[in-house]
Amino acid sequence: MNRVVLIGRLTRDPELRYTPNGTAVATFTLAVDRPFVNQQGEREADFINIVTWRKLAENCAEYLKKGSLTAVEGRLQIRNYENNEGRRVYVTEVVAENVRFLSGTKGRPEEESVEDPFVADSEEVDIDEDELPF
Amino acid sequence: MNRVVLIGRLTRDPELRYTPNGTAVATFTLAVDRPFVNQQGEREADFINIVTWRKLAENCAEYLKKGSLTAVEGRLQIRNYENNEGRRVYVTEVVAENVRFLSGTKGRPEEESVEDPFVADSEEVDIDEDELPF
Amino acid sequence: MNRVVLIGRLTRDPELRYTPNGTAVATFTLAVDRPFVNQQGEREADFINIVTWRKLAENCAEYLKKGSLTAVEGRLQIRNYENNEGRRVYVTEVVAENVRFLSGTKGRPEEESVEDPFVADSEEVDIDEDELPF
Amino acid sequence: MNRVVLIGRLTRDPELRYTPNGTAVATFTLAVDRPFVNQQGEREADFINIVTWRKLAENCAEYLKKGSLTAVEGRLQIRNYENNEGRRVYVTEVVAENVRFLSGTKGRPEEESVEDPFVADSEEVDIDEDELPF
DNA sequence: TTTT
DNA sequence: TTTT
Repeated sequence: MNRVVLIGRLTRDPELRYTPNGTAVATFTLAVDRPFVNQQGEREADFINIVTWRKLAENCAEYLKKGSLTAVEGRLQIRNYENNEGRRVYVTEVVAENVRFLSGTKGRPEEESVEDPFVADSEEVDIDEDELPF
Repeated sequence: MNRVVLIGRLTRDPELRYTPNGTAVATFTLAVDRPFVNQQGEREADFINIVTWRKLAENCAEYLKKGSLTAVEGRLQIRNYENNEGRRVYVTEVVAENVRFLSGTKGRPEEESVEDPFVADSEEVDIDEDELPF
Repeated sequence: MNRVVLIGRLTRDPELRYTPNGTAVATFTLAVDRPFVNQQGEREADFINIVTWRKLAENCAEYLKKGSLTAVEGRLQIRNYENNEGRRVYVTEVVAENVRFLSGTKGRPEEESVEDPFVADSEEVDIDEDELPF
Repeated sequence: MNRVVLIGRLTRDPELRYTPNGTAVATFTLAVDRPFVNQQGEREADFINIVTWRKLAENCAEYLKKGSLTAVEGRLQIRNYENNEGRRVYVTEVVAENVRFLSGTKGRPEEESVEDPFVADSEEVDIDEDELPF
């Protein structure tokens, strides 16, 4: 079991890319406020990387933008790859399975829910991480 | 909002340390199976770092060990610090607020639930990350 | 372990009451959209009862109103009592521990997060359900 | 958004039934310990109804039994129907989308995870609640 | 490297 | 109506 629910704001517009075999991938970062203030009395945030796939990726790219308030539900994943200096790099991200647009979207009626229609689709196993565009 | 629920097994015994002002901190890594198999037909796992504080840390150190099946509930946090080469390092971890021992514990009756009695305690803001022992 | 996260809208203004010994309790109902449409092509909703205690109850009563978009995190509880006809009645409700006001609040800057400062407080065991005002 | 995660024990063996058009449905009740003790110093539990569909229902019926320790992830639903006295009855239940067998199962290696392969399947909208066998 |  |  591996479940994550976050509410926060996009730190920049989503980036939409495609894998070599044409699958859409959108990535963005959510600023999620911490539940307390630090020793300087400031509220800090965690900056959490989100990845979405297929139709959900396209919807996110279409409707979300920097500053959009967004709820994300998904699974925590730690991906690792060898970078171009031959060093192993670990990337932590939340693979979103359900994204809810809460406010500050582009053009779309606010607060629409968008389910990923492929969330439990067996196609998910076919993504070869070596082919990822990021 | 920032909520994480995981079930997995410890990859090694927990490490218990203390901050300079005496607060207990336990860290361990959970291996959490992915919900699908990869292109080689193998089930991979994510290795997720867990941090617990105070009484909960001491309980985890006392009862958990390598291989313990464990449920963790908490908050996803991305901590960053400057390492000794002057480079900024980002550490992703789940700050556990509730840990349930499911099996394979040391000495304790299995499946006992342990709530962190300080979960929402304002004392939490007093931890100075520069003083962390890891 | 018992964790619930909901996003929905209040079906009416919250009701604020006090137990005989003065503890604040607020109740309201959230309409939470289902993730699919029914056979008539309509999107239905679940109407979920929420209970909050103490300072969080007072904040909810102060800032939420009918129609407010709200995220609730808490614990699912099934309370039962004997009604005045001597019949046992079961009430299912979510005991909120964290409520986030997303939009449509009264007077308050939107999207403020409100943590229940007593979430893990041992005082919670002192509430005698026979004394509940509802 | 509507997400529930529970860990508890079955109060009795699961019941497996079929809708008129042959879809498998399994129901059971989970006893989930409360995170505190009551005024008599006893730990109470909530008894939460779980519903599962299709292959997941058949797996639950096959491997779970009274007393099995089980983790359930799903969605909180309030179903209502008219009973045979013409009175509207409300049933609260968790529609499970992912069930993890933790211990005390029948015959199966413990702690196997079982994903519902139809979790986000559009077929889900085709279930006519008037045809439910319970 | 970050959002309001 | 409930489990360990």
